[in-house]
Amino acid sequence: MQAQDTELALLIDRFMRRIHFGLQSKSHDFDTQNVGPGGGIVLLTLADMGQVGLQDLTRRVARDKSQMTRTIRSLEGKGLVCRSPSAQDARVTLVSLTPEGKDVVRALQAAVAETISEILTPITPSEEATLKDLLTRALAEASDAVRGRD
Amino acid sequence: MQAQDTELALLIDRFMRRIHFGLQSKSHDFDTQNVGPGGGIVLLTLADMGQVGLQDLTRRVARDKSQMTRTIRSLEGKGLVCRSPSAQDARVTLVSLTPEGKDVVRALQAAVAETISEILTPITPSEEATLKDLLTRALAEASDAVRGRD
DNA sequence: AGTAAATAGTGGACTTCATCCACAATAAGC
DNA sequence: GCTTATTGTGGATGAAGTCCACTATTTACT
Repeated sequence: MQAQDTELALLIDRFMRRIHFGLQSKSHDFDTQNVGPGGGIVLLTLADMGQVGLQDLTRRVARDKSQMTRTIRSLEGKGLVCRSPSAQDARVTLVSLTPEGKDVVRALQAAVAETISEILTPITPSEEATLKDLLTRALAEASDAVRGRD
Repeated sequence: MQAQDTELALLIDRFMRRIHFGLQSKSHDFDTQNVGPGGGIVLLTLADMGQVGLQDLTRRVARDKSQMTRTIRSLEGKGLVCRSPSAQDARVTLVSLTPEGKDVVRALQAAVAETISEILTPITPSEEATLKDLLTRALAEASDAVRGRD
């Protein structure tokens, strides 16, 4: 009975929406730069990765190249990220957080953490760790398999 | 260290994108009616809920009322759902799957199940059950708390 | 070295979806 | 009855996804 797995997809979708609304309701407090969900994901990912090429960043967040160009340009306009040409490869432009960007990331992380903890109240901390572990393992292994895209 | 929770949000986002791309790569096989992601989520949810009012459906998928109106209209135009006025409440229009809609749902469920199982290969079936359980419990409890919205 | 193929980033055009606002119809409360 | 809340609809706008084409650079091949 495979149809049961459909449930998981719907659960993920609902979870996503919950995060979205939770953050949106707080957004006036922390999103002073108006980066929105799109910019937020990029900033948080950048905080994880440090200085990376736009392509690597694009693959990590699984979005379109051209869209990423536009998002980065927007963030650069707000002074939250800066771009610098790579010394090794003249094609790549390295993206990294500015000090202002890091401030925004801290506020963003706090808001996300608060939202997540609100959602996860019915769940114990150790269960939360399990949840994170399962998702990480599911996604980690497949990062090679999906590289084919784009 | 709350910042760790940020990770979960990014994981959920990446998981969502993986499902999306997995389905998209198969979409020409099963999405013959071209319902797209938006229509697909609604159809799958309808299969879960049976005949429901548009408002209830909207709350379940956590989307906008007016958007749902348009999505349902589109699905109705393809003959996949039908709308009928409620006898109890003249304001609500009940939405339900047509036989053709159920056929599409079956194809959709098969495609989603296949995609999910591809993604979850690094994870055992019992772990998958755990994952589903954790998400279900996290979302179930909070359905009251979030009702405030809209 | 020289040419072909792959890769990184940009930009344009189009579609889908989300969001917000206002509105009509009905229901519920006082 | 009159006010208020709820359900569905429609419009307008903006954000984001997607696809295509193009340039610049690098890599691979011979």
